[in-house]
Amino acid sequence: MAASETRDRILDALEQRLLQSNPATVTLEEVAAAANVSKGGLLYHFPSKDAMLAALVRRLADRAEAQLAEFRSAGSSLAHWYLQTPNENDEAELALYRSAIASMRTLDSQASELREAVAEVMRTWKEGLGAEISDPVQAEIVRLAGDGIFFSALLGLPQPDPELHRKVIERLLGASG
Amino acid sequence: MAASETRDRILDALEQRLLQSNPATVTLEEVAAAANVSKGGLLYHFPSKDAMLAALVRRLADRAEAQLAEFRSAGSSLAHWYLQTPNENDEAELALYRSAIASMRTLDSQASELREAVAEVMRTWKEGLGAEISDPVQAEIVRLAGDGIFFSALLGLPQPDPELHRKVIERLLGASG
Amino acid sequence: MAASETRDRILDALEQRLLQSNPATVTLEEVAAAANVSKGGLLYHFPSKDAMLAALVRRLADRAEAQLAEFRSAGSSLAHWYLQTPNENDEAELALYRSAIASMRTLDSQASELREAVAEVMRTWKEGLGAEISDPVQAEIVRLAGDGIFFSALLGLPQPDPELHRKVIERLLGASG
Amino acid sequence: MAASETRDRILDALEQRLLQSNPATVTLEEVAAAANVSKGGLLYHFPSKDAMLAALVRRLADRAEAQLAEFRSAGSSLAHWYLQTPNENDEAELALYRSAIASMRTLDSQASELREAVAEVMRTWKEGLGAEISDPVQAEIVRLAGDGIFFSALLGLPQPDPELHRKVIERLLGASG
DNA sequence: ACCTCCGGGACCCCCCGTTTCT
DNA sequence: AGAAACGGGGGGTCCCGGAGGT
Repeated sequence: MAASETRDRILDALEQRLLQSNPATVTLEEVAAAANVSKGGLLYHFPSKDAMLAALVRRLADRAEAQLAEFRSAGSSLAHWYLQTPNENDEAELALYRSAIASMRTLDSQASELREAVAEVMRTWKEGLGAEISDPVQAEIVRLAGDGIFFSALLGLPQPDPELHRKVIERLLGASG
Repeated sequence: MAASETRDRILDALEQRLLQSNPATVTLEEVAAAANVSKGGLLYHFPSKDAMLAALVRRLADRAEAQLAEFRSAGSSLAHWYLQTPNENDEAELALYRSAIASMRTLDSQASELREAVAEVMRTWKEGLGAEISDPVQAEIVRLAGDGIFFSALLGLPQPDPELHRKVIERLLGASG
Repeated sequence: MAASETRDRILDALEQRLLQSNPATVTLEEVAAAANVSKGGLLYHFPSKDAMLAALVRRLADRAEAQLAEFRSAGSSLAHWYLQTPNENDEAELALYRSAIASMRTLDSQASELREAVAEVMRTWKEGLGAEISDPVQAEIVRLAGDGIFFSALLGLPQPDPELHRKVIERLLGASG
Repeated sequence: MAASETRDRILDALEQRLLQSNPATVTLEEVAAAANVSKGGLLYHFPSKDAMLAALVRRLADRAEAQLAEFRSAGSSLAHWYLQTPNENDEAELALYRSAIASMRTLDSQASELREAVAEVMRTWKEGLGAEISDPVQAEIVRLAGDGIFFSALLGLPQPDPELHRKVIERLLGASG
């Protein structure tokens, strides 16, 4: 078995579980089973659950740049993507990122490795939005609104009227997107 | 002991714990102790944790109208309040509402009493913003941004530059607030 | 409200719950609700669950003689009745008696009021069987077999082949029933 | 510590508690303590209480065959053993089997692992009786009577007159035992 | 005398992230 | 890396007591 092919297999399994079952209830045991590893084996690679989640988010971060480039070369806008309601087209990247957050034990989570990893990805996206939207204030608004959309979805609150949502996007990105 | 003063005492204790300790880790026992009630006593009034949290949110909802009126009579704007970063002035109402959410066990939480209560308060605020901001699209943007702000705070992510945040508010509310 | 109509209403409710839901899981609350009494009200009449069950069994005992007479005048045999498998025709009397037993918290139950009440009814039936079956040894066998039948049913074990069961009854009662 | 000696140690502890204290009130914690295992350790081996009890009954079942052979080689009869009143000679096997039953939470217990295990042992004994008593009707009667005896004992009802009981056995087994 | 509201407390089963031994 | 074991709650259930109305 290659050095740390296992590591990736575990993260793959984690992604799978995060996407398929209730993100908030994913357990180490579940992930280990899905990765065909013993719980001990999992803990060998990631000393704690927090570390495992953080590693996932970091892997996501590693892909973020490529993502951004891809978006641009594909002519599509990061901002549009960021403002989607999750059910619209839930790109795996975004869904995973959000699921990882949802699986944090304690949402406020002071000083956790995970929080730092999340903060880093957030920074990356923020920068991406900043590069795409020249006006920094507008970029920040887009970012906040995107987070707000995700937050509602996370809570299972009723999604706003699609028509209204479309207009929101238009208003936010019409001039700059 | 007076009629159902206890019920309120429990909710008061719940508020206290929610505000003082990690909202996500508040336990029934902890609340019961803070309310000088046995766990059994607590469970008499609220058959489950979910029910207790929902009751808190509903109590918040009952105060929401008064809040809105107060804001208006005080000449201050609901929108401004909604866009504050939590640490700025952490009005108990808003903080509590958000903490209650943070204490949900399973964030996706289908079919929970709490989620419904939250949805209702959300609706109230949404309407409040709608009444204050004539343009519905703008109102929705403000709402989403407010949720985004809270979400970041919930995760313990670094707060944005205050200056930028000020400008965001200005941009969002300048024309309509 | 008449003297102790309530007492009887409670026992009626108890019977109803015992027959309709899983006898082993009937709770005071459930019974109280079915009797339109508060839990405290129930406890006023019966100081404990055991006492309540015992009262039920005693009420059953009070009816036992009448039952026996009825059986004889109807030309049917107590023994046949006693050997029925519960699903066959589960006369309320028998079902209730057995359900009461099933609802004992601790089946071994040393020194409980209920146990004594049960013992008394058992004695009554034993005597009834003794009067019907002249041979005391045969009467005892019938009694034991009847208890064995009930026991299996109580455990949810598969019921024996009906044909075999019919033959058992024939063998046991053929000569004397 | 050897492989899964612990598993057996837990079942041993369970047996001990079942025999020594009120079978219906044996708790996981109690068993864990008696086995010198933590609660978590116990749950590692048996995912639920029901599973633990079922494992015990299955272990009993594994011994049942040996038992039957032993009985036969010792020239004693299974039927006699089965008809004994528990206090007479309370063979551990029988007592345990019965205690396990007594500890079922909900006696009707649909679809429980335990119930199935019990049904299996019951079948083994039934077959043993069938092999020993040529007449199937008679075998069934013996089985039912044996269950009835146990049932009375389980309830703590007064044991019948020993003399009568002796005659019952004689009658039931005289011709075939 | 009858009954209700409000609680109390003991436990129960189970979960889950981790450490320890091999 | 796997198997085994740990231990600290977590939420929830249930039988019951007691103060006080009517």
